[in-house]
Amino acid sequence: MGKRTSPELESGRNDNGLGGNGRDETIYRNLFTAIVENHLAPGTKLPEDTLAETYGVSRTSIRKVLQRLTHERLVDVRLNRGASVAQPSVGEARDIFSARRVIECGAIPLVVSKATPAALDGLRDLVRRETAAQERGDWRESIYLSGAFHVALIGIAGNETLTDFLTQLVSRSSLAIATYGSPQTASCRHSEHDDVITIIAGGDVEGAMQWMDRHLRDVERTVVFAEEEPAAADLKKILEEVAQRRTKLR
Amino acid sequence: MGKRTSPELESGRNDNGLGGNGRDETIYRNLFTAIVENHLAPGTKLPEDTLAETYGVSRTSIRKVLQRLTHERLVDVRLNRGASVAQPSVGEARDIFSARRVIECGAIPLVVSKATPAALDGLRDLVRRETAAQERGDWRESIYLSGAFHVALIGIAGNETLTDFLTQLVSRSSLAIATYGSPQTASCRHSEHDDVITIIAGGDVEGAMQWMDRHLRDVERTVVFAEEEPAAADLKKILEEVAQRRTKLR
DNA sequence: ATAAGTTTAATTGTATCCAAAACACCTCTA
DNA sequence: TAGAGGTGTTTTGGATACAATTAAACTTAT
Repeated sequence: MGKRTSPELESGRNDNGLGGNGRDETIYRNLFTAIVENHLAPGTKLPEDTLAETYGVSRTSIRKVLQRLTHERLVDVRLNRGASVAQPSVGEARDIFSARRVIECGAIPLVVSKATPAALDGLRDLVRRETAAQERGDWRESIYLSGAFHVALIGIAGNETLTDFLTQLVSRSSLAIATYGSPQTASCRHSEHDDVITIIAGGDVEGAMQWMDRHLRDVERTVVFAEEEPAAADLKKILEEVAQRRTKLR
Repeated sequence: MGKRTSPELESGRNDNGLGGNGRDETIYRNLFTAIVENHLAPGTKLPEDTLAETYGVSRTSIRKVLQRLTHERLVDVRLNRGASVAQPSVGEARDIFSARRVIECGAIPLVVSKATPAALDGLRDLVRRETAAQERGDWRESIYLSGAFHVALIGIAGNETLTDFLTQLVSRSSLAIATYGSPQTASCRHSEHDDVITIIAGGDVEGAMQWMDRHLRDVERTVVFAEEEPAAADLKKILEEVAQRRTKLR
């Protein structure tokens, strides 16, 4: 697995609020990364026994981690049927990007007012690493850093609650991308990200908000044009399609 | 406990995403209500045994509920020290209201564009019940309905994700109010809520956003002027104060 | 051979059990 | 008398055991 030296993303606070004593924190991060970086495809079942063996702990700990991921909407749990990697519906995917527009645009005034040179340098560094990853074709790292950039940008506002919300939205965006988008189109193209740093550095609130709105709409557009159910509503529809084919053939 | 016929508030989806099989869902709601309506003061310890006996289940189920409430930031859990009702710091309280301004103002355009007469009638009904509760001095119901109004308003946007976020923020606002505010000032005064319905019905996006921003700043102002730590940082400070008193006295 | 019904296996939900940590009380000492 | 140290109790963290539910395999009858 990619050894990640700087966890810019990953669930808000690492001193996690529940009784995570380090071990299940590790398990959580492993699963989180596996899901968000699309090592586990949406819909993949996550049996408690398997995970328990994998990490050498009892199901108890696994269930705790699974519950956390469920709360973050990265896994779905149905009664007596266990957990699986979440498959955002088209509607959910839209909601996620809509919510991102609300939060990321709405936080821009705070960000601009609190943007220090040091903070902007941190952003620039992320962009540098993002373009580097992009040039060497490491799309996984590229997507990761793209998300990390958005989180870090809002992080400048200094509002932990908002940052947590956005972190969750960015993770879920990755899931939506994995479910509907083509991998290469997914990461924000040509490091547009540099542009917004300039705009923010110039103190142009209105411009930054417009940039962000357009940027997020661009990303969404490359992703959700699949329009209809991913693999669900299968049987009936498939059978009907088959029926039509056969009538055509004869 | 108040028999509540219409659960407008309460954690996003009632068909909860985790394995809640009805029984622990009930436990969750009871605890949720007890915390949000301030039957349990912030800081109150929540021992697992006690809760288990109270609800006639094993600690296992209690821990699940407690974890959920922890994720929603309504309880704090410290390693090996158990759970207690969360005490938002002043900084957190500010962040909560700041986040509410971002989300509730940012969602206004969506709300206005999707506002149907039926939806507005639903809002009016909530206001009616809120003023009724206020007039009969039922401040608990009044606060509840005030929060429910804000959630229902954003709910018109039809974005479940945003609604979930706001639901959490409103619950945490109640905790902040319980921690810092005086009860009667807490509920939004004189049913201002009616005003925004009119503005929205008129299609005035800009006006509605300004109203919401001012409204939330008003609510925040009546609450967080305590400025400094609630009861924390006790020992040292208290001892120092006592020391000063004694030097004055002699 | 297919479809329904029944039995078997696998997986989750819940309770109980044990170990470790925190807390309270009590004693002993300076 | 105040403080340090130690013992016992309470409470939490985690694993295991058992019950309940679902999914799968197999049988049987049409």
